[in-house]
Amino acid sequence: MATIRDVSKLAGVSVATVSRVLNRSGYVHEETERKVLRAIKELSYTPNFVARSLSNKKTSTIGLMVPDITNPFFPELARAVEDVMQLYGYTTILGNSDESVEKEKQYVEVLKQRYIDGVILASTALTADEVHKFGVPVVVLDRALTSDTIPMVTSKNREGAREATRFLLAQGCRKIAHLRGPAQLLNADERCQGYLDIVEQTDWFHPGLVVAGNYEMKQATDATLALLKKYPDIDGIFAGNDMMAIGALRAAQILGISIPDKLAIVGYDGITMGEVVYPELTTMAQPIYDMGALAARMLIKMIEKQPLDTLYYELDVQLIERGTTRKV
Amino acid sequence: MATIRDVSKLAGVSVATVSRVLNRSGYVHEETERKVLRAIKELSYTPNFVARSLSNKKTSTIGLMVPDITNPFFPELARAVEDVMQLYGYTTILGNSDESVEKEKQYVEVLKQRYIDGVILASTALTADEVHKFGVPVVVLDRALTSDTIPMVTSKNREGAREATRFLLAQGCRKIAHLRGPAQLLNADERCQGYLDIVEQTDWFHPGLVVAGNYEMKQATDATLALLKKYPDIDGIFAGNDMMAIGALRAAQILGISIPDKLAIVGYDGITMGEVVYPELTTMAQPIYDMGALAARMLIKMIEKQPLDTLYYELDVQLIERGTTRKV
DNA sequence: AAATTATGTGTAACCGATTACGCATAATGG
DNA sequence: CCATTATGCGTAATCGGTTACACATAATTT
Repeated sequence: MATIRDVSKLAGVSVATVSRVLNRSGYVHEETERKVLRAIKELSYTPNFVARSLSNKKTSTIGLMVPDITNPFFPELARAVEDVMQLYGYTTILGNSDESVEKEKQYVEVLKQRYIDGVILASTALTADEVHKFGVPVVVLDRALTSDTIPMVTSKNREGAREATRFLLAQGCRKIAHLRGPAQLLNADERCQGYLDIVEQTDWFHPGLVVAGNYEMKQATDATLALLKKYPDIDGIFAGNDMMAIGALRAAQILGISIPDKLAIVGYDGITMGEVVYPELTTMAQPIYDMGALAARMLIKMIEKQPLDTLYYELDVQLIERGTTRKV
Repeated sequence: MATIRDVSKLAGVSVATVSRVLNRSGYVHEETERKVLRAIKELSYTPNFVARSLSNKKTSTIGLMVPDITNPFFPELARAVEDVMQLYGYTTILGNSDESVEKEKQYVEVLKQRYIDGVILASTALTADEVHKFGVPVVVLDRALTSDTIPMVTSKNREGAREATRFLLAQGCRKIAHLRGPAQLLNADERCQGYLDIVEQTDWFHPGLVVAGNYEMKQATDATLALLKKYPDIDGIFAGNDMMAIGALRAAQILGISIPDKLAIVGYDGITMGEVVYPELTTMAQPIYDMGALAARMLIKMIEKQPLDTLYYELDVQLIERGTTRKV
């Protein structure tokens, strides 16, 4: 591999000059530039990023931390982040935290040693304080922290949940249950709250209609089986995420309950898997790709010290009507 | 951030000595080591990887190139690679190639500038020659190249396809169709060939039973719809991958054909999505995680210049019987 | 006891870029 | 016409590590 010194020798100039044409910094005579460019081409020289990073303290590399890339919500997010990063000349390091605070911190330490320029934390379990300590630009995705200084991107969980529940009501459902997500997650709380906003005052509502879950399918299937056994007159389910909605669908199929005639189901997320089940899942879709892309753009702005006009984005969600609810 | 010079000053030794205790290279007096360690702790010093990489020409970073992380086959692979890499102190950069040879080459160039230590190419479209030109250690995953010098990890496609087809036959199927993958992919050819090995000599076989596909669900649904219209007596389908199998399942559901009674379906891959559809998909499962982990370990060996005992691994596949075929 | 070998440590070059600083010369202004 | 300012380029320090080499002393061999 040729170095900048090889180029400078061949072109008969100093390394400073070569660096100047490389970075379009400072004055370079047109003639000289041509010579340098010719030398670069001849040696098929390409600058060494590591060396550059050392003096720059900038690696054009960011870290993307997800709980588990295997969880169907995250590949699309990761794709968006990677697309945008690549567009701006950044490279993306992927890390799986398995929801463990320790693993997450450890990973960020590793990344900092490597002079990473910034980090996107998707669904982090960290507190705002811990994030502050990182000392590198951070954008938090999907999960909100209680902080007004850390940039975040989420969707309108509460409002989306309300809308989803209202939709079930409008479909003629008379008893709607909610499969909620893990207790420690803010977005699960918000979605549950949105559901409650709509149904709490109805005459049929009682707390037994809210059942705990962990955002996973298997558990949702079991929970729904139990739920439907206990309250056979439930005719609508709003699940805190799509995987749980699919779990509920599975339970209905096991029990031979016809979907959507006897039971309507609405999920939340809009993951691709919803289109794979049959009937296809009606869901309150988050703009997953947009959320990832937005977070990526925000992070780049922060890295390049441009001002952010908004610190906290709550993107709109959209109901996608499919087979698990009746057409009106 | 403290540097090695800060540490050396505080400990009253030279930077060389600090480096020696850091890397356990060369002789260091026990007493001196203690002093250095104390200084390191006091300054909470952590070595700068970028600087280290510059003199080492080793970044402990590898690239993982997938066609599209959004394609459900790859997250599990990525997870395996990342797990193993992390275990060995490596960091994984993720890249999506969208099956484009150009994008792939370009990405590798970017990675090389960054002194990446090696690359795992999952489902690459590159030729062996092009891969050779990279000049960094490469392991190819999932797709075989015609080369006996590039390390590869795949599964026993042909044998697996045979077994899957035999299984359908044993289930009592009398007319089995095959949804094959893209023409340019070797693994699609091999799976198709495995199917043919079993059925070509039967009295019912004719070439119309092999239909072209692109490994995607939507297309498979359409193709199956047409296929079943044309040949209503088909009672078994072996699909080249799980997504297409799910597409076929969808077609059957649309036509109201009962699965598995009237039509049995077997896929190939063993992706998680197969457990999400109903009935759950019977599939010839590749050990996806193991394949990723193995490729990662091979790459690390290559990077660390240890000999590989085998260049070409063809892992065993395993039939997972689920709802789209009858229990025997 | 002399010759080796093992142990312990420091100096300074090096990895390959960026850039502050200095010094020319050319162009422009008053 | 002299003072500025703009243009053009090179020298050498710097980023933060690693390591070849040199040198000293201690432990073993012969």
